[in-house]
Amino acid sequence: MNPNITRYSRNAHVRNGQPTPPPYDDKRNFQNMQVAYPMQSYQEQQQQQQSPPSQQQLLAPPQNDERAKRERFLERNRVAASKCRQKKKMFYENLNQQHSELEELNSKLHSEIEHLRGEILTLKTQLLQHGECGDPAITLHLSHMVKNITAMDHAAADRRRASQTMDMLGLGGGSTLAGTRSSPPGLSPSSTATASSSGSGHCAPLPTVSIGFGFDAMPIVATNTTTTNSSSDQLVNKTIGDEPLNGPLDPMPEYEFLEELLDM
Amino acid sequence: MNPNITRYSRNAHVRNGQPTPPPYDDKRNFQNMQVAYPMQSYQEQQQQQQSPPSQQQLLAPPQNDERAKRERFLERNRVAASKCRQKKKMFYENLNQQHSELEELNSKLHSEIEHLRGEILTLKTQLLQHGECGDPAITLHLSHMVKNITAMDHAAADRRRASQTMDMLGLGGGSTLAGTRSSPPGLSPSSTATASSSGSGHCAPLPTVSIGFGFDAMPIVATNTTTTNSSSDQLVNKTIGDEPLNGPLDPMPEYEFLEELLDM
DNA sequence: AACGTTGACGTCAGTAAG
DNA sequence: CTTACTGACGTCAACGTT
Repeated sequence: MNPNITRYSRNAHVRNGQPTPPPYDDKRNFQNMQVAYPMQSYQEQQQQQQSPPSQQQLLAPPQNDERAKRERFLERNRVAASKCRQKKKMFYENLNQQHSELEELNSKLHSEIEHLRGEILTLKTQLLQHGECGDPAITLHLSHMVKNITAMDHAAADRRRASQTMDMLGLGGGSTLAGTRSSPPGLSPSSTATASSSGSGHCAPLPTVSIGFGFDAMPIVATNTTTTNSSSDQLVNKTIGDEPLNGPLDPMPEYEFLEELLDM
Repeated sequence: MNPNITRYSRNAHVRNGQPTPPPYDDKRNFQNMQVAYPMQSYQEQQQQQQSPPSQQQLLAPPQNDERAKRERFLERNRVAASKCRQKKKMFYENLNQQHSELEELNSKLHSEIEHLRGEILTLKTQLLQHGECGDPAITLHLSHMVKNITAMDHAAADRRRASQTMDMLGLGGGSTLAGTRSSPPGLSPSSTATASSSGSGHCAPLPTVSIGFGFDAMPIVATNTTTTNSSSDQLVNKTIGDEPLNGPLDPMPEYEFLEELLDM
């Protein structure tokens, strides 16, 4: 009927490559949609008064059971659509919440790492002070020890460098992520929200491939990869807390002087 | 018209408290919707053949400019809707990707922390070995040093304990997060994705509070009804990254022996 | 085949910005 | 006032499941 023609024949331009409703622009231009689906003349079969004289009143009373059948189908589909929407909404609410929590956790982990590094610096410094204690045995011992430490530092530095590189690739700079995320596009006064605030966040993701879902549609999932590897779920691993706290202590240059010590 | 009546009068049962389309069940039960919006008789104004004899053919040719006006409105709204959907889709694609990346980063941070703790253990152990180096000056020095270290450990332990408590409150157990996220509900091979670009810009407001977004579904949730709660979803339970890796090293008991040293 | 699920669309209703 | 944006809905088409 009329609304359908306006609904479907038009607007082909805004279509951005959806997979779902494929043809439907070609077929079913006017009232030929009867073939597409077993029941679609549900409009009571009376809508030829467009402007040209009608030509098909004959199927006006198509078959009551046919109509009823379609009616039931639409009813069910309507409910299904509602359910689907609800489900999707829940899913993204969860995702959003998890995201916030992950960001928070992440900043805590960074703080923890910062703190541990500071602690290590302190310990190493103190250890070095024993290099001057005169005793040759101790000096020898320290020499070995320092070698070990230095080796570990190098390994750690390498590790750190590697992960920093990955961060660069990721979206630390913001290249990958176009949108900045703050809240989903629209915002409703619905509240809900956890009032969490904290948000801190920072920390950068890492490449990975990830998803591609739709919206009024959604998921896709893409790529084999992502799905599994990521882990996720309720981020159970929370562990660690630790406030930002104390010394800045540059993360990297800390132990370089130890290397010089190797010569002794 | 017919479709509308079936469309709106029915299905009130699956409604679970949406904010947006509020009344519309009360008003506009049949064909009284003409008042609601300036133009909505766009159905060509001919659909009274329901069953009762029609009563309003008079406005069949309403006003061509009125119709054109509505037509233009619909066109624009259609485009706007498409743009909005696209934007939302992009937003959630980003969110999803960031989530994956955050999870990965997180497991890396956990590994790093584990490693740093091991390093600290090693350093402290080595430091302790100097307690037996005979020299009284060194012994004295070590005494002070150990006090410092112990104090730091206590502080760290307190911090750790505190954060663990927080975690318990948080969602460690998984109480907060109902759904487990695995991938968005549905999955399609659609592709498309980036191509469009143009419109986006998807900003995102920043209410800080986050959440509470809509869907094509709605905000409130609640719904006692069966629909959503089922969780359904594919809950794959990905388990978290965070490889087990090297030394178990209990997080806490590591340095206790240092306390005993204080007595020396 | 009948059915559930879901991406995409067009529409309506409401809000906010111009 | 108009206009863009967006939450929600009903529908269609396709896919999956039974």
